[in-house]
Amino acid sequence: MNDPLPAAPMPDTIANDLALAIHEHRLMPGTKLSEEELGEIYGVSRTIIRAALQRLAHDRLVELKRNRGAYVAQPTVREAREVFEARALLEPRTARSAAERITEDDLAALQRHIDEEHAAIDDGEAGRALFLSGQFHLEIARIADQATITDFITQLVARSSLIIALYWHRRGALCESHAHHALMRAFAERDSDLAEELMKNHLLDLLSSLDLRNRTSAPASLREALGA
Amino acid sequence: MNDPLPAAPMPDTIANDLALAIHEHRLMPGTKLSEEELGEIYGVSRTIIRAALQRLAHDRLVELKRNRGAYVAQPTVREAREVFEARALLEPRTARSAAERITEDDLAALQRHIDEEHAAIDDGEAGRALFLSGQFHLEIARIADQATITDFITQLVARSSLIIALYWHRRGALCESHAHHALMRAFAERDSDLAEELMKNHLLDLLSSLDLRNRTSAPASLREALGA
DNA sequence: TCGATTCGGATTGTATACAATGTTGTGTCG
DNA sequence: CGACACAACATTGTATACAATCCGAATCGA
Repeated sequence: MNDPLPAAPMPDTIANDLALAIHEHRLMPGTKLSEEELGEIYGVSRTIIRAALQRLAHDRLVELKRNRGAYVAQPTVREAREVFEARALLEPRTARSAAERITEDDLAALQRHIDEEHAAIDDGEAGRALFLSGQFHLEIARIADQATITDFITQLVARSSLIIALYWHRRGALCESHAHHALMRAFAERDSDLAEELMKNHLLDLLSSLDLRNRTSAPASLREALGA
Repeated sequence: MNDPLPAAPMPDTIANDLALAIHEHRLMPGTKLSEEELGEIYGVSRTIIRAALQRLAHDRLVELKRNRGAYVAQPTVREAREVFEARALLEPRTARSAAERITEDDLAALQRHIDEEHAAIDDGEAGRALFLSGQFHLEIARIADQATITDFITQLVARSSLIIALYWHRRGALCESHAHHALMRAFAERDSDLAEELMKNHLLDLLSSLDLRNRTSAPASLREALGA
């Protein structure tokens, strides 16, 4: 009845908050994450901030330069390719598993996700739309019921967001949403072959929508991005 | 003694040392990792130890129980299955890639690895043999030249070591070595199809050599395991 | 005797203080 | 005028002190 928050450990809370900001492109690659500044923003000491930054560094969302501070990661072209290679290896098979074991409740949850995604796009909230688009992939992994693989995909999706921030060149924001719709239909019909194939192509489309030749970075203000 | 190391960051050094101890089964699943005790052993403050433990926790090698301390992780049966599912998804394809791009130098390095493995087995150093066996898989991933996937396999191999500690039954340590030999031959002949197939079967053999019904734990002393 | 309760010790969680390192601006020398 | 050297500053790295929490044992009561 009480306790709205069961007191989640502070470092994880902050790490998740920062991860969300990165995912939604409020924090852009290269942005410096000063420990003291973050401490002031969240009202905690650097101890907590450091733990959070360490966690993000382990997920490769943040780069920790010794004695020089933490920065939002800037994946190289090579890393970008590797991330999508890994996704191409993991996600199609995961989509197949998901299609084989998906329940009506899962389908409803997926549909809600897609609806939210549309709402965000209609509201012009590009960052949130991007985040939800990633969550769609995670939801599929969750349905496949393989926690370990889901963890990996979580990391890959998060890094993809950074990659998109650096290398995406405008070429149809719609394909995302259409591809998700098509996947949704495959799931609804329990067509695992189709789901696997659609996911594979979806990832290839995503990769081909990137310009992996030069980066187009653009650092941002810290306090502003976090709205605190 | 001397101090020849170019001062690698302490937390990582300690984390690696602990990871090695876990990998070699000197630290068994369930062993409590007291911050103060570790601090005394390594001659650093709890700050460093906490950072190391956090890193290991993120790799799922240790479990962090809030307000109750860190323990060497005890993967459940479910986690064990998931880890090998993930390996079955990643490693055969990685072995294929490795076979396609392996160089003479790589082959020599792999052979040295196998030789070391044999030496350890002959010397009765079971823990070290197990570690080297894992390193063999990592070496293959490294040859495939996909850092991201290699990172994942690193985690999975480390966790496999915990799983073996808990669920291993068939005492035949030889099958490992034979399978690695066969893989080695496939690599030498650049037979990528064979390499993929051999890796797939190798992992299945590994999985079938586990008894995933009940665990057989056995905690150990901390100072003794770390030999300090 | 058995159970619940409370007090004590031990361990972890967090904040703060200090040391080490990297950066930047300034001044001098060539 | 430019380049190097040095010094002051800012930021991170580490240690320590204190607070919060948990576990267990002893005590009290039924």
